[in-house]
Amino acid sequence: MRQSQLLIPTIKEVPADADIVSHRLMLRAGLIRQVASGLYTWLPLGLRVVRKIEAIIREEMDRSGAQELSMPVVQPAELWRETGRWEKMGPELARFQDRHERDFCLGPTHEEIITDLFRREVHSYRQLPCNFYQIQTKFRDEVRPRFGVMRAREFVMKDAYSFAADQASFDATYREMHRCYSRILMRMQLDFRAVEADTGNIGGANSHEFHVLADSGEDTIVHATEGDYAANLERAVSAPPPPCGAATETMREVATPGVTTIAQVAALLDAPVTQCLKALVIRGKKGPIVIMLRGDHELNLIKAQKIPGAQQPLEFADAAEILAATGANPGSIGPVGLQAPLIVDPQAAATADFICGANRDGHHYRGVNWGRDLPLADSQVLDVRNVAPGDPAPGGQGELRFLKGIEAGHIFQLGRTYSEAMQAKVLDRDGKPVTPIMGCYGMGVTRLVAAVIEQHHNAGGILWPDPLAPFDIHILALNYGKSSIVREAADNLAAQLEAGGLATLLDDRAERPGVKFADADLIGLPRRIVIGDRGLREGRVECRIGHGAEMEALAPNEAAARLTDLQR
RNA sequence: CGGGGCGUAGCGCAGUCUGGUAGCGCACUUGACUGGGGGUCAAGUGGUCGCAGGUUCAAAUCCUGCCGUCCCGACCA
Repeated sequence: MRQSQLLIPTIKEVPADADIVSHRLMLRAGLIRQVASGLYTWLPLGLRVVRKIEAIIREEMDRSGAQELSMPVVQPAELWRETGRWEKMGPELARFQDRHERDFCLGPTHEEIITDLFRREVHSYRQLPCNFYQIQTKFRDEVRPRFGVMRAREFVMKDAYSFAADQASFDATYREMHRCYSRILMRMQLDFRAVEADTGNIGGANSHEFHVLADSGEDTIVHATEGDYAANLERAVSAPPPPCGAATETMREVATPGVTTIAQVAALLDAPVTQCLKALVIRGKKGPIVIMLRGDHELNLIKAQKIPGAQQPLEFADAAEILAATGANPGSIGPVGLQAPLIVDPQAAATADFICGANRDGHHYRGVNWGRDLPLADSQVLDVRNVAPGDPAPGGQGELRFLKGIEAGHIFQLGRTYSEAMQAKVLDRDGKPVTPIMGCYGMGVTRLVAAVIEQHHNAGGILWPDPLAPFDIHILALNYGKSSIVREAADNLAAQLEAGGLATLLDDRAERPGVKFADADLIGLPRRIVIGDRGLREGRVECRIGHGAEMEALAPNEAAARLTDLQR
């Protein structure tokens, strides 16, 4: 393809709005243009990459036995009302009415549609297990679109939905999808981790996220230095703490005027932060709930949300509520003599001789011990904190480390949530109706384009991995417009390569060499041939195969042969 | 939704504080030179200064409201 005929609007100056490297490079290399917040046009070059990724996903999904179909973007409200999600979803679900004033939404996901199809068309256990997928545009009116196509409102997703008659059969499909996702990301040459995750809005029991590692990632993932434990920070746990040490101090109240933060308390009393416990107060359905954490730890909002009796969604109590419930202002709250319900993180429960607020402004207790100075029931001890780097890993092997990741895929064990709500049933061997167990499997196609660039770039531009490059070869024809020998050699070579099945981008523009080189670096095709008068006088073109490779001088036919051979 | 920033030519920005002829770089057009890493010179094209009100003899500039967009926090592929 001739570059002069393709819209590849590369730009030198970085748009000020773009913050992360993939977003900048996608704009600079002419892959995308923004239309509105979270909405993008895919230009020819960008779209070719999307198609490459789709092709890999399609191949691997097909290999795993899934069948492709395509569901509508526009979905009727009735189906969403059946599962209760029409009410539950909130403003992220884009709703509208048709001319007959019937309610519709733009599909953010397709559990309702596929389950509706399933209940109409599948009636026998003999047809199970089955797994349907589509690659399609989704719309989610995100609270905050950001980082270009990384978090867009309209995006392309591969979504799959499986149905199984029994748990063992479901598990086999789930494991196969886990492997399938790994294969896809490996083929894309991505450094990734599969981690245990929280299921969020979709619901269900277990899930795994597939994270592409990148410092710009929005998620924190936790992994063990030994063994294969890995989880999203929202869900990660550490090994249980050693049993609480014996009390060595007596409990006493100390004056701490004006001291309200853990750092101040620790400094004033000359004690390690780990010896101090901090209190957080959330709203419960029947009044405030006090949570005790070790001073150096932080609350995990997802875990805290699951505290029995906690308000949904999680909210913190304000100063007035705290004062009413404890008799003190924030900064002086503690568990001793507390009337409000109390939840204690295991690490806090395993701290002896601790320091805490005295529920009296300007006062703390030190030398406090659970059991001796205040009661603590097992039911009150609940893991509600974020693990920290260096914590012992669960299972006792190694310690926990943190990484930043981009969530590229998420697979869910849905159980019977949707099949039950929508009355999907098949008859089993004995002729009895059974409700199938479902799974769903998402992968962000357009997000993956950005994720790949995050991992594959240098100062000059993108470095596409071979399987994803928008073209196989970039031919830079220097002085194409004026030199007939360059033109002839370039045209011949391009035709030869195309005939050999290689997608070729021929830079035939009337640009100076420097511009062509700079643009080629930006666009980042892995194979490059430079054709100029200088080389042609010796009967040579220059050929670079692979991003790091050296330029080699070869005869045009030789270069063509080499490249077409590689293709086989 | 809460907090902050920004809206001036296609892009990147200056001008706004202190009101008085709308500017610079890149890009684009034409010509000449140049021709292996974003080249040089010359001549051009292009702007209701986000929108609506207000203050003023006079508003890009001051005031009010709205809209858009980006960044930071709770959600997600």
